[in-house]
Amino acid sequence: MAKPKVHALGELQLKIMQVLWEYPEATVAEVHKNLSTETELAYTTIATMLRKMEARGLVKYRIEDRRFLYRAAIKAEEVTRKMSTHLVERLFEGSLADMVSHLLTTHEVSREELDKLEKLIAARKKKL
Amino acid sequence: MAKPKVHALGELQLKIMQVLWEYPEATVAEVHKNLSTETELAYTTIATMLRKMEARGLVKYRIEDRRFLYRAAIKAEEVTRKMSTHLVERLFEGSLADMVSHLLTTHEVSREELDKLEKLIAARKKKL
DNA sequence: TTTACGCTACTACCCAAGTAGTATTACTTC
DNA sequence: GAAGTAATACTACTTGGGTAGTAGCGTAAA
Repeated sequence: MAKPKVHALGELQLKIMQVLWEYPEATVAEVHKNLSTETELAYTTIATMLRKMEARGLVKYRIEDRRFLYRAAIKAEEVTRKMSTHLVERLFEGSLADMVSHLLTTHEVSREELDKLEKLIAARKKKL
Repeated sequence: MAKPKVHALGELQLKIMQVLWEYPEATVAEVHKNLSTETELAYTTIATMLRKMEARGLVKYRIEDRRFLYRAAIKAEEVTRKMSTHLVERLFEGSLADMVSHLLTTHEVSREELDKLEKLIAARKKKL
């Protein structure tokens, strides 16, 4: 159970994780309420999903006052990194530059964003 | 069938697409042979997968000499763009800069790559 | 003309994600 | 203490990806 395949989180699972990352702990009801889905999902759907995610090691829980208090068992940073790494590998054979290049050429980018990126790269260069 | 959910291609499906993008047309045997998977997959597995992908509108085929000649029905560029866009949306609420920033801070990047990116951004800026 | 071979067709699994209903349990409130 | 309420437990079903075996059918070779 120590190795959840974090790079392949499902759509709903990721959304649930994103709710959990905002709270130290959350009940099923709270997750359900804070979930941003197009169509309203049943309360029990979230409860079931959370149990499955617990089995997969993505979340943990403790019981208080007969209620489950869930919390994330993996860090947002880790998931984000694993997922983006996975994509870079699948699509660009691991070439970060190719990925960024693709993103820049296929998306709208504002001047502010470009400035931001320029600074980032400059800073990154200094470290070398 | 005109709208395959291109942003959510499975692992094997993507690999098959990547083979097909290299050829104008390919038989099942050719796809099977050129597939880069860790474990060897059965010939029929590829045949089945290709039929499923045909049903989903990802590939097309014509028959010649009793054999199926498959070809990609969607462009590599489209898949790449949709998949990366999808990820940017899921992870960074659509912020390209955040995505790139994340990639840069969590991965090793060579000086060459940084140079390449710098030029890319400069070129992008000029367009504005 | 029989046999072997190369293909596709058909069928059948397993698994994980997603979705949700019903049952049960325990606490709260009249 | 009966009834309502809120929570979890259990069960079930659908889809899609992935994996592959077996059947059947033409064509080519012996």
